[in-house]
Amino acid sequence: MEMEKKYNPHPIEEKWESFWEEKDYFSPHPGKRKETFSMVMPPPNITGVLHMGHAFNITLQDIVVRFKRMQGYEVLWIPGIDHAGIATQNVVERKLQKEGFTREKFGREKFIERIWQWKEKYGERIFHQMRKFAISCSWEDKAFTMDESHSRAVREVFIALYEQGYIYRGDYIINWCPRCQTALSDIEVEYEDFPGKLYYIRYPFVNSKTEDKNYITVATTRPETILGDTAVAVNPEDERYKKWKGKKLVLPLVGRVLPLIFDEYVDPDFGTGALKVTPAHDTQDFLIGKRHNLALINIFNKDATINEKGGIYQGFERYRCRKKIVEDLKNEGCLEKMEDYTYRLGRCYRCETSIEPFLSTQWFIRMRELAEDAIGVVKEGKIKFYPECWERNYFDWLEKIHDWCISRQIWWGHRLPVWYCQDCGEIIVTRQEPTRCKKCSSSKIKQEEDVLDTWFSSSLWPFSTLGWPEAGEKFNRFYPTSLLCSGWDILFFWVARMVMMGIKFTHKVPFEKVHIHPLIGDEKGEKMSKSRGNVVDPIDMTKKYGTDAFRFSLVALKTETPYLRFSPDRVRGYRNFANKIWNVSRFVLMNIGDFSPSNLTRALSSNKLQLCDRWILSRCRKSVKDVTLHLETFEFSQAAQRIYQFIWQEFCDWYVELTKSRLRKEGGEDRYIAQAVLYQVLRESLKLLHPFMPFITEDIFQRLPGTKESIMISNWPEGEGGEDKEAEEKMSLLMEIIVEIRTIRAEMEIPPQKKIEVILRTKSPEHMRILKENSSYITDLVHAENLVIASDVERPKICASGIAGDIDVFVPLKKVVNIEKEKKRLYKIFEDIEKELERTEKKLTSGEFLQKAPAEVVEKEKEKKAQLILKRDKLKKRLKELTLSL
RNA sequence: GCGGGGUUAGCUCAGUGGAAGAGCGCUUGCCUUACAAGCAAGAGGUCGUUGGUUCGAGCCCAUCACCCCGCACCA
Repeated sequence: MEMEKKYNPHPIEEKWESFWEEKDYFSPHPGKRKETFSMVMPPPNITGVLHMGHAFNITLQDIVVRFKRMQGYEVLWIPGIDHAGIATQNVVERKLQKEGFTREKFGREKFIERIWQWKEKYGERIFHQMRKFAISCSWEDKAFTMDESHSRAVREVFIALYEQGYIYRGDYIINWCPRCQTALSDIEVEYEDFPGKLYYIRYPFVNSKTEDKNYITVATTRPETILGDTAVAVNPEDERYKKWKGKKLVLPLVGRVLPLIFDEYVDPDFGTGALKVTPAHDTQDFLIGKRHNLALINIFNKDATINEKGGIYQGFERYRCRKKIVEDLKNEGCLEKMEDYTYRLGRCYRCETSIEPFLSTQWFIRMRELAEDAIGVVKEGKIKFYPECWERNYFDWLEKIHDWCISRQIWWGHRLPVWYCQDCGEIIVTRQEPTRCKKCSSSKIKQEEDVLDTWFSSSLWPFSTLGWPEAGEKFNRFYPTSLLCSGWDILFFWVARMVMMGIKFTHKVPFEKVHIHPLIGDEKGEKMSKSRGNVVDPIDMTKKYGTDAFRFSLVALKTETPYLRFSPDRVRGYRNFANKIWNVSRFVLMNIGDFSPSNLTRALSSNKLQLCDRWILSRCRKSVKDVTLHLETFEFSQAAQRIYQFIWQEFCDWYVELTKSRLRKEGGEDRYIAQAVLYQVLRESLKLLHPFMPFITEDIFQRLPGTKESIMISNWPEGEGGEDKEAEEKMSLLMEIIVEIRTIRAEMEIPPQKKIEVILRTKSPEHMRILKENSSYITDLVHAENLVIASDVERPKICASGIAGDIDVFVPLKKVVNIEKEKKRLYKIFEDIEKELERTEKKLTSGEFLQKAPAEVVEKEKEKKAQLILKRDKLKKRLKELTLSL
């Protein structure tokens, strides 16, 4: 199998995607450990296509899943999709409209049939798209929130909650979306500041035209709602109004007589201290109305146009009505004034239509008790948040929780298992569809029209997908799930509610860990949306740069800011990384044709290992340790950066370069050692990288000699043996010297192809030994042809020089050196050292430091000082010499 | 109004008590046969302000400034 010079991802992706599925690696298989690792996927909704947020979310999960699988857990990751009641209904309805139909024309049954057709098409498309991201979820377990098994769980939970008194039905002010034409829960409304007006309207007293002041002025932001006013309220302590107790007022334009009532809710300092009360259209007014037995007048139709209660205003759209009413009030002389006023406007989080507080009969869940339990399990540590800071948010919301309005006036969703007797009014809540009333035996019964909030069904996801309410094998084996990965935007909608339902119905937490991750924004950190026109299609990204590069960039860019800044340009950088891996693998494979890994273990532990071998193996083990740790705590970007850095900077830039001359010596034992180390480190690196870049790592892994199975099920590296401190120290000395010489080369503008002579001088016998033993590293990497290592050698007359530790570095030159340039370079280093030395000396002359700082810190500081002095003196001397030679 | 988070290199971000880091970008020189999707070298930071704790602060505490994000019934 020839390897091309450049990595071409697409054929490779296709090859291994089908290979993995054929081998059935994605479904659970017992691993070398007894434990299981399970996860449910946050189900994308079936309305459309997968976006960047989904790609990000499933990539993170896949990384964990592949990691855990390699660690030997039996892994179950359940993929799924969500029926998304309102959103899907909207989409399908729009489509029908284009065909010239309305859903009413279709009728409920036929309409739902159409949505099922939609689901078949687009649901499958979503699953298909998921595969493009190389995710290794258990496809045979794929779930849908409207599946029969899931629906059974929904019914079961509804009935249990109803029977236990958690679910109730009642008339309250709810958030109504006039466009979606359904009730919404509190958190489905988004508020924003809106520049409006505060209107001051005069309400005259009944028959009191003789008094000085014959009206009360109220202030309102919504003058159109006067049509539904049934009182004016003032604070009972308000001296201005006390005298008018018992008086009645006339509602302008309408003529209705309103009582003046006294209620403590009213803030005397706001506006005029008088509040118009519209109990059917404002939450607080509703409560006041209840306290004072006020009439409820609903003035709106479902689409927020004025209904017949609005008299001559009937049929007006609400904002047009406002304009008209303000005009009319002006003409009647009832509008005292208008002020600019910013108020908070609630909008539907799906369609941005402004929400109408609306009085209607709805179903609710009492939340207090459920929320307390959900707080408890986190406080007790049964569920852990990563990062931890999200706990706070979670607690705050649960502590202030309101009852949850769960009924929706739409057709697509789980219809409430509730029937009403048309004769006696009995409410029947049962598992099986009833044929007659339990109370009066009438057969005139009718099922509730409403469906449940989609989030109600999603809240059961971790256990409904495992077969609950039946405690089957899967449920017993994989529940509670191990981890949930979710964006912060649905912490309340979904995560918190799953915890509540999980505890309530399984008496266990639904997941042990929660990773809350950011959402994807554009380069500026702004939310991606169609209206902003900054949407990036993740499928495009995979086509352009390859799935591996795309996945890696998502993870590498991950931060803890609310929106991570995604820019297609950045993906290019990680495509380059993929290419780097491809090429270093190509290099290794080109050089291990005659190598067999059968004696690998012996080779790696032999005393024939060179210093650089020991060094790279040590660095590799350290990387294994770091990456593992970061993955365990879901610090994905740190893990990714660590691998990137190891493979590129350490393995490619240093180690591989050092093996080149060794590999050239055919047949030697040292060549075999180098081959063994290259093989080992590459193999370990591929494994570490596999969760992030599954395709390329599999492809190369399969090319390596000795590979029998997929990298997917290979063992995650252990990093046994820890760090080789000695090798790392020695190696960093050599690296320092090499960099020093390279710097000289660059600064002195020595052509790269020109071989140079290098003289190294050290008084330290130990350093002398290190240099002599590994002199080839220096000659190889700085392109030197003659290397002198001595303790007493003279500085050549014409040379460039540098210092590494206690070692003098001289590079003799034939032509005249640019002395000024070298002086400048050395002087800069000299200055930095002086500064640092000053700081160190200050510390070491401080009695307090010597007394109070830990001994090892003092020791370190002393050593540092000695080194700095050594280097400074050398530089001083060198600078003096240079000055003299001018 | 309450709460949370942030302010570190041109950009995006790591760094939680003992000598300021990475990626990208930038500058310079190189096709040195794994890789120009590359190699080597380099420039660039009083770590937002003012105080405090400490032998020692980018890191802990307080303050102010600015930014972001949640939550809240003042009509």
